[in-house]
Amino acid sequence: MKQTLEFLLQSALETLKKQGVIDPGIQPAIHIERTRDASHGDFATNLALSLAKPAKQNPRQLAERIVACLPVIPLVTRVEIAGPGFINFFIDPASQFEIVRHILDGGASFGLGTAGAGKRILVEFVSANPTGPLHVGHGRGAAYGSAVADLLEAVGFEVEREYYVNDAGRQMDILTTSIWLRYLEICGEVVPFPSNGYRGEYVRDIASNLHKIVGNDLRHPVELVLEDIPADEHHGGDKEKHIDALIDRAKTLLGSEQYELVFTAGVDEILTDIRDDLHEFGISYQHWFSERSLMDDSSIQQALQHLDQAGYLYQDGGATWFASSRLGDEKDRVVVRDNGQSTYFASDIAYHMNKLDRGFDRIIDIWGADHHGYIPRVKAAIQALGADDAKLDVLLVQFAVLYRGDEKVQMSTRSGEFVTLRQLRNEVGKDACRFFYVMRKSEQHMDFDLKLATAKTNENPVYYVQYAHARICSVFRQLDEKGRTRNIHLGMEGLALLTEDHESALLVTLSKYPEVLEKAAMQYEPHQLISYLRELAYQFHSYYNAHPFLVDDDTLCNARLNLIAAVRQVLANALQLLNIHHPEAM
RNA sequence: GCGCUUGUAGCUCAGACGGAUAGAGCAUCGGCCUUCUAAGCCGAGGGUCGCAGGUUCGAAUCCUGCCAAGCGUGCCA
Repeated sequence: MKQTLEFLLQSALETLKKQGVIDPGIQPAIHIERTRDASHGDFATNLALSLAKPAKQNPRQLAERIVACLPVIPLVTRVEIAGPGFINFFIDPASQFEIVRHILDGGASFGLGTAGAGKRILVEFVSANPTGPLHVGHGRGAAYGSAVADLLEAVGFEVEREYYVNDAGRQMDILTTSIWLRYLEICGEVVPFPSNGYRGEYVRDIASNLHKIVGNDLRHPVELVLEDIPADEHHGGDKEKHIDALIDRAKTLLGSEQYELVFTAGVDEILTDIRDDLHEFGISYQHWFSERSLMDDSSIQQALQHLDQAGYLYQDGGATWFASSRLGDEKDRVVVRDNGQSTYFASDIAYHMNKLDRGFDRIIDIWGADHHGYIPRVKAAIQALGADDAKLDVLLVQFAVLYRGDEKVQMSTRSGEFVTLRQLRNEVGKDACRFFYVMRKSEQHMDFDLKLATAKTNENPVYYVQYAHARICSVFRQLDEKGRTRNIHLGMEGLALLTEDHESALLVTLSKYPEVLEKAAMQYEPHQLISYLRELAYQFHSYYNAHPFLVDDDTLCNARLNLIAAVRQVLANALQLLNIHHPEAM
């Protein structure tokens, strides 16, 4: 419909250019919007207003000239000029009924688009460090990321979902050491636990499982473990120095093979847990990309070599620096520390080079908003590697701030005191989780009151939408119980009888679905789809209360049944897309 | 200090490449179940769009300054 109108306007512009009314060099973007108020017709454009200045003409007069040149087609019954120069289009109401047929013919594929044109797109999301179970903050990234990926797929992109596993670096060493210390406890050693270690219960579980397999093989007397270790924070020392020394001690006492054993026990168990967790949340990845693999296959060296050849690396203070400030970053960044170890950033450069090498048309990274300062340096790296940094879109997700009633819930993976995604799912259910998480714009700060979310009250908007679907199913069950049969064909013939206000409104809303889907996908904003669902559900509930469907007039009855069947189909399609159930009964 | 993000109804939030009278849910108040599920519907109240300027036919939206909140500002990841 919009395309048709755009075509008409384009054609009018051409005519005006030929007539010399408008300078042929002017190429205005044509914006067509749905009107908010029915008195303004069905669609409107501000073309005359935006064209007024470059064409040096009065907007209303210009609008009149445009309208005069518009080709006449039966679909458009009336064109009006309103306000300062809006052009309003009135569409033949008969054409609105067609949407019901489209939807019922299209079924589960109704609404799917082609805007992605088969382009390949990589969506990396969650990518939480494998140092503990996912918490509710990760949950938002998970829900948002998978919704974005699913939306993009729905509009024709070829999507790959990826989880970047940070299985290298200091945090992993802290985890490994924490496990080992808990293991020593199980062996009977009395070990003071470092304040900077991972204190979660899951660390004990991993240690316990490890002990079952290796027995006391990894045991060392605590005196030896703690010998000459600098004091921990609560003994007046530095917690970082303390834990680093413990890590070194673990590596020395265990040797690389045994240390690796503890490390693997930890990563494997935690990753398995994360994988299961996400799977139960309805998310599955095509790739789990290991940071370690970048070290093992010398990808990092290669990436750094590229940067070096491009002239972006230099030495200073024993470290190797990437001159990212030359490419828009605030300052230069270290890629190889003076101790010879490459930084996390170096891994990320190699990782993004790998992403680019895989030939995606577009790359999406979804990060926690606390990483926003990281964007310029990654973009700089992409440029330095000779690629187009516009290929990368970094989407930020604000962590949800948890409340229990009025009390803010403090969270930290290290302290082990946090609400896990699994707990949240168990308490409020997958559907409500999903719905709540993507209901809000991703970069918006979000207050998540556990008390409210875990209270299974009717305030929950997900029920409202699901209920609309269940209600429609119920109507069809009633039809059966009354011994009547549905005649789809008769209903199609009777669509013109759907002239009530509620019906017209529903027809318009239904026809918007593909547009909404496309916009939500292209703007990476699943919350737009949620808003749409709420609107559609509202219009249905309102219709339900205003008019009976199972009326005596068979034609009208079947026309209405076709309409609500179309509503049900769109509700189901959108909910399915968001990985939320569409129950037949509630 | 500097940078990024945010500030819209009592609460939680939509609306932002400038567009017509700024919307929704919750909460509050008043109605609607002998009739397809009341997890619903109908109606009412509720706003200096953080503040102050500027740009123009028109600003919640763009620009400048200020105020407030969150985050960032590591040879951590």
